[in-house]
Amino acid sequence: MTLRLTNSLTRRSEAFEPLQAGQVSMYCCGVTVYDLCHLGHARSYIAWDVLRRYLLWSGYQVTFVQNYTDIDDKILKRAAEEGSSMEVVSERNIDAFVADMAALNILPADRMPRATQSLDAIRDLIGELQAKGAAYGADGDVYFAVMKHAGYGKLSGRDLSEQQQNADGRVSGSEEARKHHPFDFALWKGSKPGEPSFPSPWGPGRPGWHIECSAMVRQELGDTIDIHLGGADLIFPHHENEIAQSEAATGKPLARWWLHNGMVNVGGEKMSKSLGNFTTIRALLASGVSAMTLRLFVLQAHYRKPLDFSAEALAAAATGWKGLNAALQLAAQLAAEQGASSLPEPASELADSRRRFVAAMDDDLNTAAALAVLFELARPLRALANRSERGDVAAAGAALALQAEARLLLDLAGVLGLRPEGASGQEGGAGDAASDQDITEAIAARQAAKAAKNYAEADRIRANLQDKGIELIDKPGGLTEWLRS
RNA sequence: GGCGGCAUGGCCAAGUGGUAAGGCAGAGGAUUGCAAAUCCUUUACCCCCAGUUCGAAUCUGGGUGCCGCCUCCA
Repeated sequence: MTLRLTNSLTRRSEAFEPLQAGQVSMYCCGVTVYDLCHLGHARSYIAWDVLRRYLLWSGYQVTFVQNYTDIDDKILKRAAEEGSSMEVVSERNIDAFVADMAALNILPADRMPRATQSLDAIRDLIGELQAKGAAYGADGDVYFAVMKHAGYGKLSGRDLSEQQQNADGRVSGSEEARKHHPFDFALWKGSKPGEPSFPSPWGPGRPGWHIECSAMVRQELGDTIDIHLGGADLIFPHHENEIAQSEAATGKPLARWWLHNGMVNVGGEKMSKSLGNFTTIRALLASGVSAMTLRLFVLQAHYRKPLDFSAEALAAAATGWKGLNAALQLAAQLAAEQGASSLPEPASELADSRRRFVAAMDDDLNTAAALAVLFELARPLRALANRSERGDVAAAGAALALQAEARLLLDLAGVLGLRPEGASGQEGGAGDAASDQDITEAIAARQAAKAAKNYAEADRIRANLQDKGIELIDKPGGLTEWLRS
């Protein structure tokens, strides 16, 4: 098998091969911790989580580094607004980030460096760039000179000479006046009164946005890494600048593969903080959308394409997950019942499913096609659940036959980070909700009414419970299950 | 204006040369006192035009529409 990934650098799909056999180094641009993460972040990090899980599943040793940007204008602005400090805002949002990622079953990165804790590496890198003539100082700021770096624009397809004229109209303000070229960007920003600052050879100040990633990648993973990840909106200027800085300093390629995920759209427009059309991860989870529904929703589209977010699409994913989850739960049960030693050899049909799953994932992480394999594997399991529920005596034998299938389904689902979710995932919530005892009693009353063929009364009880958000499910044999909807 | 991407059934979405995965919704059936839930079955010729080819959703050219980036942004 050969994993092929679309490399933004070449705009082509290329067979993936790490620099060191069997070992993959990955860096993912993290969040600026001034606020909570929204669905757009979730989409991005779920996609890369799946890449990571797939590499691990394929036998690679993976080192995954993701940074926190904890020095930034927006963090300072937020701190000023709430009368706290940069540290308070950052800590709070880092905690929230960790919790949100865990809720979505995204594996934590191996290392998560912070800009504020990487200042030595940042200052060293800036010094190195200046010594090589790639950067220049101006009134306490330090800028990167894009014209001095051959190859600037190679990732985003920009042409400096052309852009020069294009940007002329925007060159204004004191910062712009200090730049030699409109695309030059700050490596170090001299501090303004009242702002937190850090000492440096160029005076007190703080690092620019792009330099921190270059410094952290180098410190944590070396001069050249295998895969660099991020949202498509980071291609320019962030990743372009990162490449320029790192490669000007080391003379080596920063990353061999650049992968970018498509945006989450709302009503055809990009979901973003500035447009205000975002939905936070925790708001979604709090509204009753399960974490796995969110994962399924995200993975049903290819990671590079835009993904439209709507209540309808999410509801469709929720229903889809419900079915897949039922199969996974049964699969977990079957897998637990039988010892692994007594496993029959996987049938050729299963080998084919596995092959198709791998082929889909190898094709630039085609998770939508991979999910189709999961749904197909799930179907016989769902049918089995239905049969045994109806007291089909042959179902027991069928369960044995489906054991290998169950294990395969669980295994492949795990690659996508999908795991069975318990029915108790829903919170009881509201205080006026009926107690379990009330419900049980009502169901008993309804059973009595049914036995007496008093269906009007039985239906009345059912409707009454439904008003309280309790759904009844009559099972064969006169049993009635219920769940809060 | 520059760079990049997308257009597949009612909706979401795979498929990049041989007569269209999967999910949701819909329809029919099983089950049910009736429902709900569940299971089974089932529904498309791929934005338009012109080419290449024995053959194209899939390649080429043109058109139309939409989106992203060019300022902070996953």
